Amino acid sequence: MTNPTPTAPERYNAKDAEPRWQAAWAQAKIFETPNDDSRPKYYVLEMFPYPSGRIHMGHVRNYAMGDVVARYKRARGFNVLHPMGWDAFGLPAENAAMERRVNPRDWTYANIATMRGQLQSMGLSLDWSREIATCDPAYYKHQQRMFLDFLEKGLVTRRTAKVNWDPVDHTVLANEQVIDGRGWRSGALVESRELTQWFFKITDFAEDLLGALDGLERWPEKVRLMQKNWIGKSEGLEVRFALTRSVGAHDAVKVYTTRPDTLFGAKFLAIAADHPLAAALSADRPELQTFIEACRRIGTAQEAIDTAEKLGFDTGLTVRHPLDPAWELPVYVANFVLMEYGTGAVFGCPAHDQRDLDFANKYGLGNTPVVCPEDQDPSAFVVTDTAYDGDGRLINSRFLDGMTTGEAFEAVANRLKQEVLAGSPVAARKVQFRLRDWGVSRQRYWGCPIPIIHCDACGPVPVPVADLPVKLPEEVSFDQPGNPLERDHAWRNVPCPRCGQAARRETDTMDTFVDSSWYFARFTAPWLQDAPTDRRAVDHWLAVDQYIGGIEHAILHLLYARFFTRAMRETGWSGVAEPFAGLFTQGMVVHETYKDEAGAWVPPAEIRFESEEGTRRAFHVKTGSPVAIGAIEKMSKSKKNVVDPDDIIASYGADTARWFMLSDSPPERDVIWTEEGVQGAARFVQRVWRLVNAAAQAGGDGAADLGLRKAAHRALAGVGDDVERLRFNRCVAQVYTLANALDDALRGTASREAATEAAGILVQLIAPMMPHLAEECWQALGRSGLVAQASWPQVEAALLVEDEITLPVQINGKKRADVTVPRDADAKAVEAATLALEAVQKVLEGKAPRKVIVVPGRIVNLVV
RNA sequence: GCGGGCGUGGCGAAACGGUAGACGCAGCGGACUCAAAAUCCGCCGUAGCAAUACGUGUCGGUUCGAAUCCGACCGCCCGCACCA
Repeated sequence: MTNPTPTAPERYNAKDAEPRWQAAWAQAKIFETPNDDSRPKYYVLEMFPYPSGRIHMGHVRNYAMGDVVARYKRARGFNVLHPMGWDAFGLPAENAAMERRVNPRDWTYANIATMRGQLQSMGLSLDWSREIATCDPAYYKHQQRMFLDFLEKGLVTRRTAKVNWDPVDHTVLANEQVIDGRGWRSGALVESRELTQWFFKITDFAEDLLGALDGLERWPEKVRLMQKNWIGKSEGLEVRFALTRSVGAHDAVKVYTTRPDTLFGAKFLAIAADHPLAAALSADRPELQTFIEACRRIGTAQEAIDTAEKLGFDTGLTVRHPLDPAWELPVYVANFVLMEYGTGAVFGCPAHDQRDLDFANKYGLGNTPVVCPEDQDPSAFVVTDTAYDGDGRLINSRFLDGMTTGEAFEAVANRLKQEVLAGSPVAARKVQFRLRDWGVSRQRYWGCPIPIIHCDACGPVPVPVADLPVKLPEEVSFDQPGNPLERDHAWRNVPCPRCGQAARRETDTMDTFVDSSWYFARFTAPWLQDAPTDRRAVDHWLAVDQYIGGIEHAILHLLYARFFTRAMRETGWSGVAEPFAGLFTQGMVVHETYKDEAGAWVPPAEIRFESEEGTRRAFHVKTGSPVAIGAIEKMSKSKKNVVDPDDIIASYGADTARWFMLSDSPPERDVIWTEEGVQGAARFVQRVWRLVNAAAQAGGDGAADLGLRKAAHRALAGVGDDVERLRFNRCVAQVYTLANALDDALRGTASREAATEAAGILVQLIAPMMPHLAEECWQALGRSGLVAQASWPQVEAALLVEDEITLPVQINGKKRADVTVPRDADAKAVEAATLALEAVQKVLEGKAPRKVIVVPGRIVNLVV
């Protein structure tokens, strides 16, 4: 008996169903997470958005992934924390204020309202009761409190420093925010300025931040490596070179080197233009002053650095070689020496450092090779244009000759440790980091005010905790460039909290990366009014089990957050060091670009396609004129290759958008948004709906049941495994496979019992990805309650194993036949069955194979 | 320059060292329809009527067996970049 052709069910109507189920979830409050719950905790977090105006497809992809994990873990019996908030301070609000004469706060909150609505239309299983916005005084109040705590603990300092100045945004940028010499947001060439700034002492944690990377096993190797390189640890020696005549208070120059083994190859000493000794020398030497100015002008602009010639100024000074007082070396001021790294001075070893070689060749200083590669003849080894910076054996180096570079390093370090110059050892071992302290002062209005009052008598004085928050003034005007806080005298002029005299508020606000450095901790108890965190809550929920976001934060946000969490531990606000136990960096959403005949970008919505002889051609919808199909690139307003999530949700529904975002590419790779792909996803939504309804009416004799049940449980096991590993594209493929199996079974002989069981599993498998459709199907199957609250089905292990297995048979590594044997057949039995095969006998021609390899459950290979 | 990653059909991609191309998209042929959409059936790496041969950037190696491991090269992508 076969199943009757099912009466066609109505089409699934996402527009009707999605808001209905969103309301049902909200009403049941099933995504609101209690802190006191006996179930094991699971904290899944996606990087919170900046409220720029509207969500984009990148958000859809990011939040769809997080939602799959959240819903899956909930079904698996975890108490899941899945919150959402707004990274709400930042420059675009001020730019909008300037362009449109709106208040940054009003602009930001209007955007939040819009974007909250958009996220809600996606059907995300978020706990909206924990929503936070970083621009809310109820949030930044605690950030100010922690700033003061950090200050007291010595984790914050104020000092003048050469900083990166963004001339377009009129603000300072941290090193991490300068990309290719340009501001990360404005794209302007960054200038160098000397300013007094507040710094977080991230370098205090350099060793710990580096060492702990090894423990972050569920982070991408790539991100760990990037952070490792950014922290940039090196181990070397700090060596003092005695000046042959003192200059003011200077009687020696301190040099940092990782290659003390090459010390006998030294030809000169070079100091940075900003080195105090250079300043002392330049006092009565105008030509040196001119040279120093020229070095500063090259400054930090990257293009200049790339092409800049090595330039030096011979000071006429000399220093004594630390291993031979009779040996004198000239001292140069050189444009390639950085004041910010090491001691701001280097010894030049031209033979083994390319920069030193370029410099020495230019100024005729010569070179003496002191390290010979193992495969070269020491007596013939010379260096001309290319320095040798590898390992080898020491030559031309007196007592070091014949040693390896490693041995020579140790020998020099030990010798110089014993030598004394002006009462202290000539050299000491020194660990040096590339990482600099985090400058957090920003000369902007729309940020968290730094809670400090400057008093002429008392200096910078912390605002008393009882006076927090230091709120931003409500009324601001942006009719002049610069920071409006500086012009707001009513806000700015306050009495000193210590002496009561007239004083002024700090007008700099904090870098917005501070705001995002602890929001994940705030989510654990966002209702607290008197403290940033509740220790029980924060220690319970942290670390975040799965954090998902873009790779662009590999260094900036992810390093700052790791620092901040450590600083919070130092000040008692957290008991953990690492904020994110598992990290996943998802790829971008990319799209084809289109240009009309005039060379203007055309948005996808205005394109119509035609297929001619297999080639796809694009035309403008309105004008009908041809449009050139360009490169596939990240969706961006400038290239107009943007698809608005609202439009997609309106025409296809959120489930279709989510399904497509998860289906095509591996999640860490870029996904290409295509109209065909979305339509494919939409077709599958309808197909699931038809299948489930057909299953509910099935009435076959059950001949197909076993196969169907096996397919269902295979998919169940596979999808579970793939969600755990965030391989969403494979989850999708497994669901398709099950849908195909259910389709086949329904066509013939599946019983209603087996069909509805398989359909039920199908529905639960899609529920994390297409939650609204799943609810509608769940109801159609007559199941009670919400699928969002249903437990993940149990895999019946017996259904995953076959009684008989078919193994491929290879002869000399080429597949020639198949052999079917019982599942538990031993190697001998498999061999016998294989040799009995007709195809095998034909090849063997009566001879015995030279070797038989049986890999149980896998393959048989005969060597003849 | 330094560090890392990736090269598989027309496309997105699968593949514990074990049958390369699962699954989807596009395409082609057919059914249903007056027609279209939707849906359904079939085909779909290359060559060949077929048996079969050849195929995972190129060349070599290890192995009974390599997309996968090793070496060299080519190409693309990402990060850092005068860090001593």
